[in-house]
Order: sequence, then structure tokens, then C-alpha cells
Amino acid sequence: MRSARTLNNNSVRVAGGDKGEAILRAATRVFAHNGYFNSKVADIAREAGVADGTVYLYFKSKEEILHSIFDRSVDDALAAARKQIELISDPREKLRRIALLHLERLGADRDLAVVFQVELRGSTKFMEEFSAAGFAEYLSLIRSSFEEGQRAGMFRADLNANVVAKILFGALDEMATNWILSKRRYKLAPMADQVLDIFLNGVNAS
Amino acid sequence: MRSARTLNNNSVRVAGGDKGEAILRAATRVFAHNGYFNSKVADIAREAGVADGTVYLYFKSKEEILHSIFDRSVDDALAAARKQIELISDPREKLRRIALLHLERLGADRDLAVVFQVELRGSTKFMEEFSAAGFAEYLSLIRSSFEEGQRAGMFRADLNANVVAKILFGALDEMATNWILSKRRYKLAPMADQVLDIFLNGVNAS
Amino acid sequence: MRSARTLNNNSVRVAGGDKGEAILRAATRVFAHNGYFNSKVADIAREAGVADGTVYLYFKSKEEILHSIFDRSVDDALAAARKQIELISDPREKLRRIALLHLERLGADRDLAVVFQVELRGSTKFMEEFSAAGFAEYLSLIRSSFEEGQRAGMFRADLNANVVAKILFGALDEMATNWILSKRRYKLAPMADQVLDIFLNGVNAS
Amino acid sequence: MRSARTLNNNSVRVAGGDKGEAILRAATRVFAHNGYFNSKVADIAREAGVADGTVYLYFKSKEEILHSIFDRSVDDALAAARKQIELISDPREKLRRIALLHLERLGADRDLAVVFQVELRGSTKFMEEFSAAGFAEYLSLIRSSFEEGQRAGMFRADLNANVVAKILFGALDEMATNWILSKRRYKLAPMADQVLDIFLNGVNAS
DNA sequence: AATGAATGAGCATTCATTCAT
DNA sequence: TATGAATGAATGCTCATTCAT
Repeated sequence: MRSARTLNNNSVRVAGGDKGEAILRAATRVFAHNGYFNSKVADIAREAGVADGTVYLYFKSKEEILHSIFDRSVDDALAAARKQIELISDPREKLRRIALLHLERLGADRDLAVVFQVELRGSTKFMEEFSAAGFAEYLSLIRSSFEEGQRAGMFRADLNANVVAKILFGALDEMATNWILSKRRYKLAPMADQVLDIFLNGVNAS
Repeated sequence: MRSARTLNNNSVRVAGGDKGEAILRAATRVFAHNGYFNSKVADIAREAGVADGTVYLYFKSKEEILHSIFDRSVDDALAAARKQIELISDPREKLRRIALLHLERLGADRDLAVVFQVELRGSTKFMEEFSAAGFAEYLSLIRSSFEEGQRAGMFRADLNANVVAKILFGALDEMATNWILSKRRYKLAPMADQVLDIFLNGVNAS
Repeated sequence: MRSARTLNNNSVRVAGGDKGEAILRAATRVFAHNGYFNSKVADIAREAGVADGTVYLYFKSKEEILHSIFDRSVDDALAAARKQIELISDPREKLRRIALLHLERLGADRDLAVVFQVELRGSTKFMEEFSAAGFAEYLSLIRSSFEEGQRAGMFRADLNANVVAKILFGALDEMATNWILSKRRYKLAPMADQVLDIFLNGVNAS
Repeated sequence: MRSARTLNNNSVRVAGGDKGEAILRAATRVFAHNGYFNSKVADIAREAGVADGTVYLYFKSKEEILHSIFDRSVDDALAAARKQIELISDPREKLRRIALLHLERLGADRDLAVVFQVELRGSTKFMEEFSAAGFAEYLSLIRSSFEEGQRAGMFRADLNANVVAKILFGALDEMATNWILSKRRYKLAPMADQVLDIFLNGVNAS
């Protein structure tokens, strides 16, 4: 966890990671409000309270900032999810915790959620890396939990765990995207239960 | 059908619709290969075999081209879906047809699928309109079919039809995105059955 | 000559070469006054009376403009020199004409001369290409004329024609550079005679 | 000699002159390899083994470094040349020594030669100062020696000593530039004899 | 309708220089 | 003296859009 966080911060030169951290937060805000392509590096710098050039002491390019936001968040989310489920033995409960955490995290930081649900999707190039990196691990976390349940006889053995994982992820992802785009303000996290309800019912063995 | 062709005409200004059509097809190809932001209007013009300026006789801007691709496809898809289900009475079967058609259409035109699953997601602005326009109608089609099933007592009455529709859409959407990004070449349409299997099982009344 | 000029103009798209020509002239003026590195493309555009972007319709980069100035001038100079000496049989007179033409051309266009004597010398990279391209041909013209004289017994046979050519070129080049840098205004072309006087006396056979 | 070392000290502020000296040497290397405009102060600092800021404790600006390289070298060269010829009385021999020393010094340090023959030529501004400062003195040294010869009746009295000096310098300068740019590796100093041979023959009184 | 030459606003990035430590 | 993190001014180039033909 903490180590995951630290390892990931290879762009941040200072111990405290103060400036780099501030730039990342500023960028998340700016990207969320203007979109990645309409955001100027100068906007990020101003928002972070540093000079334009300073941004480049911490990140190699505007694109690297976007990647760093993703990397850091996925790493954090993975670490948090792993920590949550390591003490749980019931696969159903594991999936429930993963789903809940997923929506809780996005629901807690709307700007980050916008970047995740919208800005990060806009390039095949990134989507491919995205798919190859942390996302694969995340899907894998869901799949393993499901497979445990299959081995325990609680989930239907005839289902392809890979596909099942994508279905759950896709449903949660859609909840998040809809929440972002909705004019109405509602809590995102509670949606996890509705998704899980149908999902678990659908994959139940009996 | 006719209605589809008619809906379609609001992007294409010319009687023959030939050039406008060609530009749209060219743009789909170009966007799919280079991404929206990296595609130049000049690229589209060359691919369509017309001069740069000609593009602007058919579309107001580069962005309008993207929107037109979306509009036309959603209109087509909606029309096709409506036609398919109007003769079916079983709600379960309706949902199955919708899902199958969804993946069949995307699976039949990879370039269009890339534009839909990736390029169209990259801007909050577009996503909002997207959500407001055809997409809402599409979700509504799913929701109505589900509600019919609820009224008929075949689907659980305790479920929020709106959320259920999003879950199904999200799952299908994820199948499509994964298919796009996957290195392996497989058929997309058959995934519909696996999704439906779990979904229907999950929402079944009994 | 004219053909040399035409062949060389591969950057200029229009038949008349009007705009491209104007940009080249403007660039020569601007480079001569501010130096290559301190000249902005915008300055050149303004001086040429075109928009910034137009410059890039005719030249790939700022650097290509500098190269084009060089290429065009060397081609012109070579063609002119060849034409002048083709009807002359006396090697001494050939060398005299080459030298005179050399200083006449530079003396006739101070801006061009500044670009040639100063701006073009500032990069090893360019100097290497410079040396490899037109310049080599120019030196070769001098050398051949000298060798003719050697064969005719009028120039010392013990001299290395290559070195001799460089000596003459170097002396003329220095005249040009000094003329550029001098505060006093004097005619450059007449210097050719003083150089030739010593040079021919130095290489004379008798 | 002492005078050389003293002249040198106006660039180097420190007593030991160690760091300033190291920076100058590093800069010569860096400029020679990347060109003045492509060389970063940070490159020089790294090459010299000091921090970026330290460079500014010894030199006011990047440009001053270039100037200092020039100043130091010209001062050294002038001192060396003066010392060599002060004991010689024959004007022909004086010129021969000056020419030989000129090419020996450049031939002994290729990096310095590159800076002298290429990098220092790239700006009118510098060329003007260059012309005004040490270079004028250097030319003057040649001219005086030639005038001595004229007074002694060994050199043609009809020649303009100023022009003659430039011719000799120009010829030597061209030898040096060609040597820099040549792919073939040969000794530069021996070229002095070939130049002198023609030159002296050309200016001889008889 | 069609062309494509011309436009010019827009922006990521670099790097010489400073200054607090 | 020495450091090196921080600064911010400066600019070549791209490309969506226009418009005279």
C-alpha cells in the first residue's frame, strides 16, 4: 500500500512530493473542468501555484500528467481493494466490497471521476495501455474472487470468469459514468448494492 | 428502413447524399485509426477524395462530423432495434434481440466501433449531449422492454428499471470496448448471450 | 542557368514562384539584420507580406529557408561563373573572371552577403553540408581552371591544385567578410584585382 | 607566458582560476560538439563538474563564455606569436613563423578549432566585436611584418599592406576551416608551407 | 458545387538566469 | 563559494476554417 504509493511516484523528485502532488491535484481539477485537450499546461501551473516551467521538473509532458493521475489512482485503488478483501473469506462479500469501494472512491472525488470516466477514454493509445496495465490487474482481482466462489460451489460453474468480471466491471463503470453526467445529484456508492443484487442473483449456483 | 434513411438525412445536405456519405465514411475510418484529435480535416478530405473546402459544404465543423457519425448510427441502431422487437411479445426475447443487435452492429464495423467506444467518450461536452440525445432513447428502449416484463410478472418487481437498463447497457458496452482493445480476434456478437444469461438470471422473478 | 534556377526551386509550388521568392527575399533581409537565430518566422512573414502559416506552404521549416537561400545563390553563382568562363580560353583570365564575379555578386547584395559570410557559418552541421554540396563544386571550378593553366605550362607544376584553389577562395572569402564588417563603405569587386595580382604572381610558372 | 596568463585572468575571477578554467575548457568541448546555440549552460556545468549556478559565479552569461574562449585564445596566440618573432629579423621568416604558429595552435586542439572556425562566425554582432578586438591586432601583426619587408625592399612596394595581410589570413583561415570539416584526418600545420610558398612568391619584390 | 491557397490564432516546451539556502 | 530548484519569457509550427475563383 504505502509502498505501492511510493514506488509509483517516480516522477516526483522531492521527498514530500509536495509540488508534484499539488500539480497532480491541480491537473485533475483542470482536466475535469475543461477536458484534457482544452486544458493548457499554463492553466495547470496557475492552478497549482507554480510557474509553467516547474511542471516540467516533475512531469515530462502534459500527457505524462494524465498518465500519472491514472497510475496513482489505480495503484491506490488496487491497494485499498486488496487490503479490504484480504480479511474476508466469503467470495460474495469480497465482490461486494470491491464494488462498493469502486463507487465510493469515484463518488468521493468528482473531478477524479470525470477524468477517469471521460478524459481517460478519449484515446485508443491510452486505452490500450490502460487496458494493459492497472486495469488488467483490477479485472483480475474481480475474476479471482469470482473463481473462488466457483470453486466453493456458490457461483455457477458454467460461466466464464473472465466475461463475468467484465460484466460486473462494465455495470459499475456505467453507474459511474451516468453519475458524472447526470444533472441530478445523488450518491454514487449506494448504486453498488443494486448492481450486486442483480449480478449475484445472476451468477448464483443454486 | 425508410425512417432510418430519413433521420439520416439531416447530416447529409445533398440530394444524392453521395459526398456527405463518403465524407462520413472516410471520417469514421480516419478517426478510428488516428483518434479524433489527431485526425486532420485534410486527412478526411483526402480519404474521401474531395478537397478540404468541400468538407465544409457538408458539415459545419470537424466536431459536427463526429456528431453526425454518432447521430446517424444511433438513429440507424434505434430504428433497427425497434423494428426487430415490434413483432416480438416476450420481453426476455426483446432484450435478447436488443443486446444481440447491439453487439452485431458494432462487431460488423470495427472502425465505427472504435469511434463509438473510444473517440466519442473523450469529452464531457459530447458525453453530456450524447447522454441527452439518442443514448437516452436507447436506454429507454431497454427500460420499456424490462418494464413490460415486470408488468407481466416475469421480472422482479423490486428492481429499478432505470438502473437495470444501465446495468445491461454497461455490461454490453464493456464487451464492446474490450473487443476493440483486445489483440485477439474473436466474434463480438456471441458475447451477447453470455451477458444475457447472467442478466436474465439475475432479474428473473421466480 | 534558368534551368538551374528552376530545378532548384523545389520548395516553390507556384509556377511564378512569386510568394516563395518573396519569402526568400524577405528572409535574406531579416536574417541579415537580426541574425538567423534571432529572426522569428513571424518577422519573415511580415516582411514578405504573408501570414505566418503561409511560410510553411513554401518551406518546411525555418532552417529550410536558410538552406534555400544558400542553394539558390550557389546554383546561380555557379551557372553564372560557368557561363562566363566557357568562352574564355586563357586560364589566368578564367580565374580572374571567377574572382571578379564572386565579389561582384556579394558586393551587389549586402544582405545576401551578410547571410553568406556570417549567418551560414554558424553551424557545423550546415558547414558540413555546405562543404559537401555547392561549395565543393565551386572550388572544383577554380581547381579545374588552375589545372588547365598547369597543363599549359603557365602555372607552377609543383603546386597542389586543390590547395591552390582553397587559397584563392580563402583570400576572396576574407575580402568579402571584411567588407561586410567594415564600417567604411567601399566597393568590394575591385578587391578581386589585388587578390588576383598576388595570387597569379605567386603561382606563375616562370 | 606571464603576459598570456595575465591577460587571461580577466575572465577568471578566482585566484586559483581553477573552476573558471575548467568551465572554459568544458564549454569549448561542448560548443565544439553541439554548436553554441544547441549547447545548454547545464551541459557545460555538467561537463565541468559544477552546478549550473556556479557557472554564473565565473561568467556573466553564456555569451560571455564564448567571448572568453575567444579572448583567452587570441591573447595567448598573440603573445606566442610576438614572442616567436621578436628575435627574428627576416620579415619572410617572421611571416612564416606566424603562419606556422597559427595552424599549429588550431591543429593541436580540434575542439578549440571548431569553436574558432565555426561557432564564432555565426553572429554579426560577435563578428563585429571580433573584428574590432584581438583579430585587428592579429592582422596588424601580419601587416607590420609585411611592411618591414616592404621597407627592406624584399616585398613589392606597390601592394597595400592591409589587403596583403587579409589575403594571408584568409588563406590560412580557409585551410583551418577545411581541415575541420574534412572527413580525412591529416596534419594541419604543414599546410602553412604551401600557403607561404605561393604567398611569398606572389609578394616578392624581384 | 468544388477547389485548395491562404490565413492566423493557439500552445507545449525549453533553457538562460536567479536566489534562497 | 556553491548549489540546484524554480522561474517565466519566448517561439516554431499546426491545422481548422475561409473565400476568391
